[in-house]
Amino acid sequence: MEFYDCPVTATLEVIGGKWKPIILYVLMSGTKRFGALAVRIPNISRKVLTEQLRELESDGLLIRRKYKEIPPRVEYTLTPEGKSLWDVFNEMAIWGNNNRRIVKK
Amino acid sequence: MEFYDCPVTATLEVIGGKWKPIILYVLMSGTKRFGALAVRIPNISRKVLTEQLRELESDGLLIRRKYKEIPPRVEYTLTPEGKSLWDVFNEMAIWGNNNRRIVKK
DNA sequence: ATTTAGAGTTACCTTTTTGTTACCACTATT
DNA sequence: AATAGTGGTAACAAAAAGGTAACTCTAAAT
Repeated sequence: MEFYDCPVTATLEVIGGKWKPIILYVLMSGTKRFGALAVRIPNISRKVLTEQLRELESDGLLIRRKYKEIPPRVEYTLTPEGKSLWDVFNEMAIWGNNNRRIVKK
Repeated sequence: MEFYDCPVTATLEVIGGKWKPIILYVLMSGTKRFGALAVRIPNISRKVLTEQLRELESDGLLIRRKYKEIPPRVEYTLTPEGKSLWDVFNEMAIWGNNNRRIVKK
């Protein structure tokens, strides 16, 4: 872990990576169970999904709630900090849409 | 290369990575030579700087101008697309500043 | 003849990130 | 007794990203 003077680098540290944006985006629409996330994010392995969720949790962007039921139920919910990323995603989405020709194919 | 339905993922594909945000940020203040970039971005190796600049160029975010002089002179300038990332960086900077406690140390 | 300067390139290596496969725990149901 | 359902973990493999050191090219200066 390093210290970032640059708030942009800091932000990218937290939301970057191959899967975190999609995970956060899916959770923007509300609490989801582990299995529901896996279904809505095709091709992610359970291992990687678990890893990314744990990182997002320790970065304070979401909360993991485990219910003592059989079979087990685990729910993930964005914290206010997680939800506050909406504006950032929105700006990136605007840029991405305005520059579709730049997007790889 | 893959196709991204998600414009956020597409945007991160183009500006993500360890060095691209800083490179783009430095270029926001105007055209710079290779050596000037290297000085303003401490610890980046020449090889990686070259690689990242080539990628940004092929993504249409900047232009590389080479002058036939000895010793050689090469200048990098943001394209309008590159400059238009300003809003995205701005939003990330806001979030990063509002969430300093989340930033690693 | 050797050195210097700028902007690289090349070959090679290490670290980080992401993916694959198999397996576990616990209970209810068939 | 065997199987299904849920949310994982362990061990290993592959790919991507990043880093290091040495080398190139050319003209002018020492």
